[in-house]
Amino acid sequence: MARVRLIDVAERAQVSMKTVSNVVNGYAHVQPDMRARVQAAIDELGYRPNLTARRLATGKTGMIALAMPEIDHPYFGEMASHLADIAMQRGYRVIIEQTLSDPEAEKAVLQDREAGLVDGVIFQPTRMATLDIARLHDDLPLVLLGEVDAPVTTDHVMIDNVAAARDGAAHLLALGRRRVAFLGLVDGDITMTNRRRLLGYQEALVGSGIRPDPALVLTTRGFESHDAETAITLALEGGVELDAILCRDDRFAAGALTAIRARGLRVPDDIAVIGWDDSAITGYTTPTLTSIAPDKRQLAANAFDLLHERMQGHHGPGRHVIVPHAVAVRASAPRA
Amino acid sequence: MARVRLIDVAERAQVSMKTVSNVVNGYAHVQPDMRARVQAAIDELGYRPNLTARRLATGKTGMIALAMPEIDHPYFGEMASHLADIAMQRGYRVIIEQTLSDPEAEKAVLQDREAGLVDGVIFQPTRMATLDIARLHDDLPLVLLGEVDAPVTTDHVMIDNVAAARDGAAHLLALGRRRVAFLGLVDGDITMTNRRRLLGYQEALVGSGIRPDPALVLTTRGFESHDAETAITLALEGGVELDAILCRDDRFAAGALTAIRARGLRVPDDIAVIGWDDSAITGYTTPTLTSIAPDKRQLAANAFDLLHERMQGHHGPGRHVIVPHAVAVRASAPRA
DNA sequence: TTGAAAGCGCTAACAA
DNA sequence: TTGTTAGCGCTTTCAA
Repeated sequence: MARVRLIDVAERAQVSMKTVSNVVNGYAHVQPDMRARVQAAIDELGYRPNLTARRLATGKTGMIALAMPEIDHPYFGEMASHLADIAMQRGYRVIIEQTLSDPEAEKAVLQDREAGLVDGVIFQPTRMATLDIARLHDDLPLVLLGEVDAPVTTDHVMIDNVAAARDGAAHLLALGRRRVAFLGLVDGDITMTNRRRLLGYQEALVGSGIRPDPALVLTTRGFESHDAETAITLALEGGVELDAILCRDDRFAAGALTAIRARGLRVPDDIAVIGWDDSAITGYTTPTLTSIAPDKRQLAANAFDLLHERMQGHHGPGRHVIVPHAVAVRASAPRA
Repeated sequence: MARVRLIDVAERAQVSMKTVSNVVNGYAHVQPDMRARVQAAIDELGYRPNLTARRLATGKTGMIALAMPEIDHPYFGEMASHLADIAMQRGYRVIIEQTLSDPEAEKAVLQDREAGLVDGVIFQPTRMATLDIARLHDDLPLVLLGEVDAPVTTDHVMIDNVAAARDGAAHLLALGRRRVAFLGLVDGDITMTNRRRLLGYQEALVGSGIRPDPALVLTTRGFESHDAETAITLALEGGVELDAILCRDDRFAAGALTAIRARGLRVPDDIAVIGWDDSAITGYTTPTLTSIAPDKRQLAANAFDLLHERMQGHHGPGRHVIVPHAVAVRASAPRA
């Protein structure tokens, strides 16, 4: 069952390849009867264009890469889902790249385009530094996700992490909490994102006339839920007094809930908890989790739009787009 | 900055394209000095092969599609993660297709290959019937995931759902439970998977001398966590007596936990709960969730292997591979 | 072992 | 409006 080619259709319809191509690509100026004849041949033969050949001829692959630390994470899963959806509607396919936060993998991502694999890349870096990105970036259409310290030349979509953290902390303060902890720093992880969230957290405290207490800035050993659990357990056992926790993501918040309950304390009565990402996790915990909610759909849509413009040949300095966020209020930190 | 092509390297190294190609592809019989000369030219010019051109020439894309209902689901996310990992190691890229359980989208999946997009497809169907799959299947290398009523001609990887459900129910019975509910049927959803799980559930009951009570086979309105919550709430309010629940997935189990707690009952003391998938959700709930654990890594590895053989030209009848499962015991249904 | 040249299937100038 | 033809960059016979 040899594949049907464009030229086979042309022969069958007694026309040139060009005409068939015009019909296939929906070119406007084709005589109706001609079009009908070609279409008939296409249908009879069951012709489907070979995308690889088209790509080689046009230089466009019709694919974009989505590179992120782990696809198996509620936040990234949601982002991937939105992006796959949006890209598909616009006629693009998405290939996934899981970097697992490995610096080598992150570098490899930026070289895919060179290999002619994809037309552009949407990338959430965790390990790569600004300079490396700028160096490897070249003329590859690229949009960065998340609050990285992005090169000025690169497009970039994020939420306002300072404001979001401020809003989260303010929500806790509005509940009358005065010993608000920030659970977000991971040993050896000094990302821009965290620095900005910490800043927002502090701003909120100061704004309420509270002096930030370094003992309330909690550090974990790793990125897993149980690392957060351990951190909270240690803090509680260590006599750190706290009545609220703002967490770097929902997984951490879930871990915090577990630790708090293990101490026989109640959420939110004794300690209110806010997560981050507004992922599906918020519905699985007890109590349900109040969470900082980035507008993920917007994030994905804006990232795609920026990338699309670049792929269309847009040049110019990097654009930085801020997407709205909200505090999704649930039981772990109810409305005041 | 025009791209460096094979021919540029050839000129630079004063050899033919063939020789450069041999070096690039690691062909054995190349004189060492020749190889060195070519390699030098490659490095100097920073040559990278154009994958699209290679594909057109070889007819292989080096990509596989992974098609599943939703990438944003803990189980599928994990599967995607494993598969991306395995495929990458074997030199393949994965493109994701989200069908959202839409019949049209499922059909489209099987036609990607025709378009020369991918060399093969790993597909977890939910809507498509055996016959449709067989019809569209053609000679497309295809491996099915999950216990579908697969065409005999198609490869297929799954766990033994009858045995897994039996094991889950048996675990609950071993805890002394006698009113074990099955929360798995969704209105209008009559998948093979569920039928087989229901069968295993009944076998376990009968094996313990218990007569299955139809009132304990619970139906939900949809696939979300809150649908499960509603179902359990209704059952409890309706006076259905139960002391254990076997759920179709962890999300349902999470919903069940919520409903049980809302009634003021305790897990596992009053009602033990078992989920399915052994996803990350199991760690976020209170109490943590005992769950049927398919060997997801094996599932992915076997699926890839079967697909790889097909892509290498293997023909022959469909192979059905059973992958091990276990009961991952946690607090919601502890060991007896 | 290496070279020359013919495709792979399509698009896009350029002609007609 | 439609036809002709030269690429796109690589692999792969077939010769040398």
